[in-house]
Amino acid sequence: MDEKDMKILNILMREGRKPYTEIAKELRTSESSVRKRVRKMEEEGIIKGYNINIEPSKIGYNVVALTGFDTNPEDFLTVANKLCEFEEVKKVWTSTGDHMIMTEIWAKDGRELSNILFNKIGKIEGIKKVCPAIILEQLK
Amino acid sequence: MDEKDMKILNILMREGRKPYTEIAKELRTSESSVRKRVRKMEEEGIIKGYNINIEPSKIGYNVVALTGFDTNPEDFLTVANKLCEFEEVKKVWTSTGDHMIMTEIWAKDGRELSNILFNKIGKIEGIKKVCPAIILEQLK
DNA sequence: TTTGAAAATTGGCCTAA
DNA sequence: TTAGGCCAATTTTCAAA
Repeated sequence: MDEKDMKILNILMREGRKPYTEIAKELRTSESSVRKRVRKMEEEGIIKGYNINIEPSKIGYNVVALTGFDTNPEDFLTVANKLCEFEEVKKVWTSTGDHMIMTEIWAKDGRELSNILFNKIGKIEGIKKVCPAIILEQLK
Repeated sequence: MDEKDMKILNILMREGRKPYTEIAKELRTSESSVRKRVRKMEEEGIIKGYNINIEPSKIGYNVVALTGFDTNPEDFLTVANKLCEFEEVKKVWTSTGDHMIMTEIWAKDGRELSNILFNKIGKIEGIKKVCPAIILEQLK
């Protein structure tokens, strides 16, 4: 990890599909240099993968909620892993603070969110509290 | 948006740099079909962009915090926009629930997080409360 | 870093539904 | 009118020197 690697990461964070040749041009270096650095960062686990940024509302997911969960301490890991299995649960973090588990959940509408939270997920053994915060807008 | 578009999105969500030819092979369709569908979804704003997934700890960011902010109602938008300007603030959402603004903040260590939260950001006019929750692990 | 071959992307044009 | 097939030119990727 040097300055050049960092610059490559910064470019890829915004333009994840940019060709290595163009990145190379921007950094005034060769394509093979960029490509080999990227490969290395992939192998080292610095780059975990490549994603797309989707506008959820445009594919029918009109409600996105950051949802915190509290569990019995003994069920904590089981619950966290179960949450990962739901297709609607896009992200799962374990964290300190108000809630032991934080998630990002996509739903078609409020009715579906409610169904996911309180019927599908809420029934998982060990969950003590569900705290959804609906996202109004993603600014960054 | 039909079933095929959805399948393409699902593939790109996990493998954002996968060549169209390979996506086509996987869906048993042609490269031009995939390419034209992707272009269309880009133009329609369904696909907002392409990113990489970085392991923050591997590039020296050992502390990632989901941080909620509360503001005076009249300063709400100004604060939210100011937060976007910080390089360390990777994501900004406005939301309902416990906090009006939620963010994801990357820091080298606890000391730096503290500095960001209470010196740099905390000084923004209108912020009433700062609620950081440190991420222990991202499971999904 | 350079080089050359293989692969992928692109744009245009065409047909069919 | 729109999705997709096809082809040819260009660009990108990749591995070996």
